Amino acid sequence: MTLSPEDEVDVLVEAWRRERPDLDVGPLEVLSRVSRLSRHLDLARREAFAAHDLEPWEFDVLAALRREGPPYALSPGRLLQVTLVTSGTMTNRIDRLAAKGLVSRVPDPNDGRGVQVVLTDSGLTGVDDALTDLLAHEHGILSALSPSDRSRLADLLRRLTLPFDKATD
Amino acid sequence: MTLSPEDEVDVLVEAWRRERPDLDVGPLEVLSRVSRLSRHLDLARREAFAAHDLEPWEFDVLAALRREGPPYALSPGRLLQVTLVTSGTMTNRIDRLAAKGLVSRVPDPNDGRGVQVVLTDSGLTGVDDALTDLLAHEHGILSALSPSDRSRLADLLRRLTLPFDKATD
DNA sequence: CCGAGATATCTCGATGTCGAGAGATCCTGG
DNA sequence: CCAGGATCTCTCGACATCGAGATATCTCGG
Repeated sequence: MTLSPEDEVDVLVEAWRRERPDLDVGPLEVLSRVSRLSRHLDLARREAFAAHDLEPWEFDVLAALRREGPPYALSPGRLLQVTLVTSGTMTNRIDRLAAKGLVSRVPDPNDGRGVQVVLTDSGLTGVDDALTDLLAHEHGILSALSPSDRSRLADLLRRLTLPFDKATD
Repeated sequence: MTLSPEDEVDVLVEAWRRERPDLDVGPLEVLSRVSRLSRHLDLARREAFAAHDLEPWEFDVLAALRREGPPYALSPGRLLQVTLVTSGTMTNRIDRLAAKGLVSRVPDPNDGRGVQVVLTDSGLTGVDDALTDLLAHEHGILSALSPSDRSRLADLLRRLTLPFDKATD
């Protein structure tokens, strides 16, 4: 009945079924794999960025600015919504990115309380180069799947995340 | 050609295509969703465990011991392999779990350098109750998919993680 | 039995994050 | 024009983690 385990999650699920036969541990088959894969992706990202002297958190902030298009500016408040970190963390991140010369802080002309975080030239080229490498890495990871499997997977994942995205409008 | 965006990743991918039309950002469709879903799962886990006064990291350690079956014991070294944290972190975790009375440290009879971390009675019931709640939560998250979609998704994810599991033997 | 190297665990300083609260500025009704 | 509340950013102390190094013990060849 039980196939021989192929990956670490199979082993984990098997152990739970043995120890807690009263529970339906089926959800772990999907969700545990999502968590583990995410962990591996973090490591792969860290590797891809190391060549550009960027930490993953640095890329997250720079990429958010880059996606805006010219003039590559956002307020700290918008940045923390996009990157899902707290305000104290974002202040700290901006400080360090500014110290590295990748962004600069300019006062918001329309709001005396506010600040705009702007990508510098070296920030722009840094994030562009890092993205190119990242996509090459990720393309390699996805080569295990055919194009149609990839879009099938993307679709299934979208259906799982949709309720979360809606909740945090 | 481009459908209207359904989730946050659709928005993100659209922005990149506009700003970097030279790149194939297809991999983000899958991998960005994996990362985001993982983040949401972490929050859901935290919620499910809060009712049992457990942090996610506490559950991780207790669950590893629980899966072993009686006598629910592992060395710190094995625990850090299973939970993918470093030795300093594991020492700290065991200290705090022991202070809460959920595990106890006993010297390894066969190795004077070694220690065995053992689940206490309250650790055992705590992790069992928390797992029950966690699975209920996760079952709800997965209710967006039919049983056959779930196994299709599990299979696609397994094919993606397999190279990573093999690499870290 | 000894000593060298391997192994298990713990120590400790550096780092990144959280989150409540402070301070400054904006907005709106009266 | 003003007072009170909302909003924006930053400050700061607590906390969890990392990772290199310290310490104790084991193993095995000679």
